[in-house]
Amino acid sequence: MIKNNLSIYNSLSRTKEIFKPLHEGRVGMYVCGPTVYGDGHLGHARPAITFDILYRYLTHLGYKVRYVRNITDVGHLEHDADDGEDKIAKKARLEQLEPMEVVQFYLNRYHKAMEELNVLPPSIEPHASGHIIEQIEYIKKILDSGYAYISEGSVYFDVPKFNKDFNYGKLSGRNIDELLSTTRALDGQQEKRNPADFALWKKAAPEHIMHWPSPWSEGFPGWHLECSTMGEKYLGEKFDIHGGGMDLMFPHHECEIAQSVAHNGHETVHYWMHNNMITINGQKMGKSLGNFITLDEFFTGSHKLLTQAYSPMTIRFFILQAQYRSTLDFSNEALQAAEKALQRMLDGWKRLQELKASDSSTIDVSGFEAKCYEALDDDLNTSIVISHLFEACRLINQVNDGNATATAQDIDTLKKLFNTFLVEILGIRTEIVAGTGSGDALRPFEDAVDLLLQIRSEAKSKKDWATSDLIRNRLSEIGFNIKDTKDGFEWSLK
RNA sequence: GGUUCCUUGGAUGAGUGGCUUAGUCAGCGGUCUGCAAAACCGUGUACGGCGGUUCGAAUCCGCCAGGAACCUCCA
Repeated sequence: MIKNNLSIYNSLSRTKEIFKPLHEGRVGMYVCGPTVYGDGHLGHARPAITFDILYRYLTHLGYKVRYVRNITDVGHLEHDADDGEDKIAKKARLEQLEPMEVVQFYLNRYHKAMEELNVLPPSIEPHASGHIIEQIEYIKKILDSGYAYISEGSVYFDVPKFNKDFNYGKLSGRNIDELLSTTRALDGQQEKRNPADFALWKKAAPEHIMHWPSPWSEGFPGWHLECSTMGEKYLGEKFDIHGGGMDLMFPHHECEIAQSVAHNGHETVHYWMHNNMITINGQKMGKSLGNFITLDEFFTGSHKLLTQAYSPMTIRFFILQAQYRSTLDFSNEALQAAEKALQRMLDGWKRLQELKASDSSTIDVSGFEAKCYEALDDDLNTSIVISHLFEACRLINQVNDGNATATAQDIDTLKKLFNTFLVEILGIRTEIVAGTGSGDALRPFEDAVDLLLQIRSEAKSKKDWATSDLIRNRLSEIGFNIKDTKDGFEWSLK
C-alpha cells in the first residue's frame, strides 16, 4: 500500500481532489503531445515539464506509472483557403518532402529539445498514423451505438443526440444551446447535420497526400479521435489522469469525453489536469498569433526578442518557479532572474557536496523534507518546493562561510533532500560541465585551472597583486568565474 | 455576445480568513576582502476600485474597471 497525500486539481470538478488511483500501486496517465509539423516552442515545454514532474513524483512515491504521450502526425484539419488539407501534408508539399520525412525531422528535434530540458521519455509514445486501424474500429463502435452518422464519405459525431442522453460540455462548462448559436458557419458544413458535430473520419480531397482506406472513404481520422483510441488501447477503458494544455479543454478534451462515452457507455478519465499558458506581452504564446519563440532559439539566443541565450535548465527552472495552473509571463528580465536563481541554487548544491561537518550543529534541517512533500502534495506546487530549497541553501552558505555549523548527519539530511527534490523530482541537472565528454577526459583541463589558481594564491601571499589579478582577469575573460574563499578559491564555468 | 479564469511590492511569483502576507531578481545600508566576486546580516513602498459579511479579509460575497483563455488549428 503506497502512502500518498497527493491532491490534484481536477478540471472536471474544478476543485482539488485527493488522488486515488483506480488500481492499487499503478497509475495510468495520458498527456496530449505535440503535432510534429514545426519546432517546439516555449509553450510546448510547459506541459512536457509539468507532467514530467507528475510522472517523476508518482514514480518516486512508488507507483508503477505508465505514461503515454502521443505524437500527432496526422489528422489536423485546417479551415483556411486549402480547406480540409492536413497540416502536415501542407508543409510537406511546401518543402517537397514525404510527409513522414517531415514528421521524423521535427520529431527528432522535439526529442532532442526534451532531452536537453531533462524531460524523461514517456513509457509509450504512440503515433496517430500507426493507429489508423484502431481508430476505424473505434468509429465503427460509435456508429453502432448510434451517436455518429455517415455523410458523403465522412463520419460525424452527432453532438445533439449525444447531448440528449449525456452531457456534452461538462468539462468546459458549455451548454449546447449556446454552442449552437455561437458556432461559426464554416465551409463544408453542409455535410453535417449540425454545426456542433465534429468529424470522426474525413474523406480526403484529391490533393490530400496523407490518406488511408476505410469502410467509408479514402481519408483520415478526425483529430479528437487519436487520443481516445490510443488512451484506451494502452491504458484501458478507465484510467487515472489525462493532461494537456488549457487551450485543449474545448473542443478537444470535450470531444474525447463524448467519444469515449459513446464508445464505452462510461467516461474514461478520472482526473483531468490542465496546465496554463505561457504569455508574451500578456498574450498567449502560440502558433496562430505567430508570437512564439522556439526552444532552439532560446538555447542559442537567436530570436530577435532575446537579449541572450538561455540554457535548457534555466528554461526548466523558470517554468518550475511558477505553479502550473498560473499563467507565466515571458520576458528577458524574468528569464535572467531565473538564470541567476538557478545559479544560486546550483552553487548551494555544489557547496553542500564539500561541506565540512562539525561535532555540533547550530542549524535545524529537520523540517525541510516534510515541507517539500507538503508542497508537492498540494497540486504540485513546485514554486514552494523551490522556496524551501533556497532556505536550505541559505543554511548551507552560512555553514560554508563559517557562520554556522552542521553535523555530518545534518549534511547527509541535506544531501538527501537535494537529491530527492532538486535532482530526482524537479529534474534539475547539477553537472557543472555540460557536454558529452566524460568526466575523466576533462580532468587534465580542470587540474590545469587549479594549477593556475594555486600560482595565483602564491602570488597573493607575496602581495604580488599584478600577477594575481592578471590570472584572475584572464581566466575571467576566457570564461571562468573565480571566487576567493576563506580557505582558497573556487571556480566555475560562466 | 457566451463560457471559464485572472488582477499581489521596481520585476517575477507563492499564498484563500487571524500566525513572520514565501522565494527569486533588482535597489539601498552593513559585514567580510589587497581589490573584486560570492556569501551573510538588515531593509522601504503590495494585495485593481467601491461596498458588504465577520471580532478580524489579499483571502468569502456583490458591483465596477482592466486583462486573458476558449467558443476556429493551437501546449
